Amino acid sequence: MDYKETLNLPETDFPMKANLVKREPEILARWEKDNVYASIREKLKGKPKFVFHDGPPYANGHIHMGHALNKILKDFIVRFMSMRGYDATFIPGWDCHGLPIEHQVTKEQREKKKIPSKSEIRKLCREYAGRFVDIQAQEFKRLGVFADWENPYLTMSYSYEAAIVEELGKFAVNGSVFNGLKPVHWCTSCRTALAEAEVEYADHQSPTIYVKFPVKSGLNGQLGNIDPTTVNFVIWTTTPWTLPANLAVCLHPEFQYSAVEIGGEVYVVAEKLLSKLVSEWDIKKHKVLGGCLGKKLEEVICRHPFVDRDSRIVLGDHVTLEQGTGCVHTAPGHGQEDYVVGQKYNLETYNPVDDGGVFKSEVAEFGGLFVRKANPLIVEKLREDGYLIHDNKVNHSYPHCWRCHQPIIFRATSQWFISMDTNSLRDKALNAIREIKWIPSWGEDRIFSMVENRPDWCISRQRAWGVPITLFNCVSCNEMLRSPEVFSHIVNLVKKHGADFWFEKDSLELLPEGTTCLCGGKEFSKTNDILDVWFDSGVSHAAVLEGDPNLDWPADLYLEGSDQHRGWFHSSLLESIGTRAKAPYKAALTHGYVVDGKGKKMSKSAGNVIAPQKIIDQYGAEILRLWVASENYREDIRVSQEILKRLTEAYRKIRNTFRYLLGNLYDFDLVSDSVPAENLLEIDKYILYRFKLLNEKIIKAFENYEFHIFYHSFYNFCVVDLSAFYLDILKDRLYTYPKNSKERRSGQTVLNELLTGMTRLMAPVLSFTAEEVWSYFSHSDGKSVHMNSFTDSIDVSVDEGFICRWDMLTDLKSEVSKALELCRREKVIGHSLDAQVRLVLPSNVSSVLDGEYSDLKFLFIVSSVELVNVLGDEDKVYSSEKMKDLEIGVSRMGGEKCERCWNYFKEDSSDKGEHLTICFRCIKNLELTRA
RNA sequence: GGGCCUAUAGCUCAGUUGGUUAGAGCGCACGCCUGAUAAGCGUGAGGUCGAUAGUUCAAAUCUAUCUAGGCCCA
Repeated sequence: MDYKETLNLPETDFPMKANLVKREPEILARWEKDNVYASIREKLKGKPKFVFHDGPPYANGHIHMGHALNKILKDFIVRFMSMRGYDATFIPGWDCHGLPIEHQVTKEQREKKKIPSKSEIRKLCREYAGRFVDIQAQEFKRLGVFADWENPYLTMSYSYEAAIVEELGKFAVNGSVFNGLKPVHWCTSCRTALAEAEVEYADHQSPTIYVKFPVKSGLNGQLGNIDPTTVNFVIWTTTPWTLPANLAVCLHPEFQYSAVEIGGEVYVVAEKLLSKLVSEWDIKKHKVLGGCLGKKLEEVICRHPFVDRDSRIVLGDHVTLEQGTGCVHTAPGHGQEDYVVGQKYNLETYNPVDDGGVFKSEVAEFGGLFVRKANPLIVEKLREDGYLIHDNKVNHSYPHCWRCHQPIIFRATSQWFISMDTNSLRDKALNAIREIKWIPSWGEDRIFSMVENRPDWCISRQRAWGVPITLFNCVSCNEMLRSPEVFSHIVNLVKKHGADFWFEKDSLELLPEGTTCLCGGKEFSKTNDILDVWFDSGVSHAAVLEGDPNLDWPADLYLEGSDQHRGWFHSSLLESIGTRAKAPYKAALTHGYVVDGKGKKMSKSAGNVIAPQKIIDQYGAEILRLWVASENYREDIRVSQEILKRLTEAYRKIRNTFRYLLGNLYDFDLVSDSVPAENLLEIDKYILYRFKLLNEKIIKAFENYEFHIFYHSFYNFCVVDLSAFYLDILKDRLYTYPKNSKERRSGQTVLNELLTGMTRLMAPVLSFTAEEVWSYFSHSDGKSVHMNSFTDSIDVSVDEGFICRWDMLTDLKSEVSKALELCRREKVIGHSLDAQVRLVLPSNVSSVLDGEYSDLKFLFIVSSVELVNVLGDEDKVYSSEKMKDLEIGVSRMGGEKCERCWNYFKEDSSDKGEHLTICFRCIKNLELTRA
């Protein structure tokens, strides 16, 4: 007789091979068809809200690993919070305006030899952004991300653009917006400002000159006992044309400066550069007369070498010793660092150069000259007047215009700013930062120091693709129009027509009829600049959260990469503080950057980029999700082929565990076959208790957004508690006992609890697989697993003695395994059932076990366990190191091997009738099965 | 150059307020099983805790410096 036929072996159609690449799209289609996301929202309507606000990615290009990481983390949270019973509406968004798109569109047009108008560019940009919104939405959906994909927010939608204008109006009306000068990259031949991305660096030859700035006052012996009228600070520059705009000479506060006598005059330069300069200038004789630290010279005033004006000595940390003299020529209208240091010292942002790069008439001798034409003339004048120490030519990398390839200049232009201090924006923001929960906590210090030290917010850009700065200036008094009525008028127009009309209409058509300035003027000029895109996304809290009945303001959580401390976290905070005096989010969670297997950043040039699409095509999105869950994302997180390989192996193990659970529940009916908790077998109760601990641990980890704790503990539970321990032991009972026996049903009751509980537990992370498993439940109601909540209370109560006993039993089992392995090495046994075990138990163990030894052979999966006082000679003796005084003897079990359950037996076969090759236990079980 | 952060086995992670011989799982090696089978089980070998110096009876843990890397600035 083939006894195998009489066993209850596992049966399931759940495939061992996941084939995720093919199966995931099917599950996605089902979610879409059944409207699962919307159904979850419907079900949770009216429940406490969890307001989770999506930071908008830029609508350009395909998604990369950083996007995938960010959206998958968000999806974990949305799914988890929903399963916890929160109404967690998630509206995805995109940042649509801005230079990179305009740049791309302009480039394409240029390649077609077209010169589009501003409104044509805007139209093309809108199409371009729309195209990538669709592409990225598809890519995000493929990751399994649950969101309201039908109703995303786009910063270029008319309603959003109107919200931007409305928010800007609040700043304008309350007096925070002002007009000022700021240096920008400027192309004199295109007569336009350039963004950093539009600047290309190429070799260029420039003059290089050393110029004396004679001391006028303020030198009172700091450098030693020297006649101040002989002293000159020496600067170095490669742009002589910026000298007419010189207002200061900048020193490093901590550098040592020397006063050196050369040819009857005294020069001041950085001490460490002196020898280099002396040889470059070919000076035969020099004498150091004195010196001091830069910071001692702050009060000194110099005279400009050819303009009737002072030039102050100022201090700045940007001064270096790499080039020049350590005394830096400073023209706040012609350089970023000069501008910043100029702000600090209240210097004028002076720019005497017009749009075409020509000196204005106010510049004596050089007025009307193009700046680079003026260079040699300025050098000659300096030489003639005796202020030039040395000159030369230098070839260096110099910024050029991306469009016309001409060298560009740095030039102060009129810009719009939001003041950090007029309405105490900075102080209020700093206070708000203290109230927000930053995860990890160091985010607080990081953003705090950024806000503390940042300059006023420059919100204007001289570009086409963006939301216009909808400001008017009175033509007669040149004051800005700060009328709330005018703003709401414009807001309504934008809502209706989008922002384009601003550029298409003149100010008369844009203003409400009869608009009059406080001065009585009726003529106004409109601003042609557009807004910084950080302002666009910064208002998302207002545009998206306010007014949506499913959402609320402020948000409970923002979650972005750590770069957003300067980006979206920052701009959103300033915008909200400036208009609402309150932060737009209660908590900000940051994740690190995706780097390669060695911790290096991914870049095309390094060739170490891994695209999410490639992982999806090769392994499936589920592996990507598992990757996100497996790593501690608060630091930089690594991805490599090895890591992905490990993850697919872990995935297979998890999957197989579920397959085994399903396979052993094919004949189990929850209602009719369940065994009440109090009647469960001990080990069943024990594993249920272990699961209860796991459940609690994982839910707590989810609440703290610590997904890697989920991964490690869940996986460990599958491997250690289930596969290697419980399921291995349970096989005997599941397979050999009658289908309906208490022993088997007890195990199945627990397997069922594990299956349903674990499937839900992994649903936020392994969303596809959880759904697939869920659909294999015989009693499943056909609804998505994601419609469920977690198992709240697992029905098991155990006391301390129980836990203590089982901890001891598992230790004992692992010691027995070691003893068995010794015999296996010596070919005494193969399978553990080949063995019989004799134990000498230490008294602490036997007292805890308290006489309950009968199940030990099943626990150890051996054919016999005997407790003895002394081990016999035939035993292979193993003395435990871990459990003191424990001795384990193992020998080969004699007798017959039961053909059915594979346990060995030594039994009288005369009563066995036809079943001579199986044990009495099996005979009994067979009879019960047939009865 | 500045601000913030990171560094524990090949991989991913633990490691409480400093306190036994630094842990887990995977991977790897070796073996077992063939009733979870492109599965399952067991045992074992892997670490100068990035480096150096210091504080301490005692340092992966505290301090300083350095190295490598990341983000943001300049």
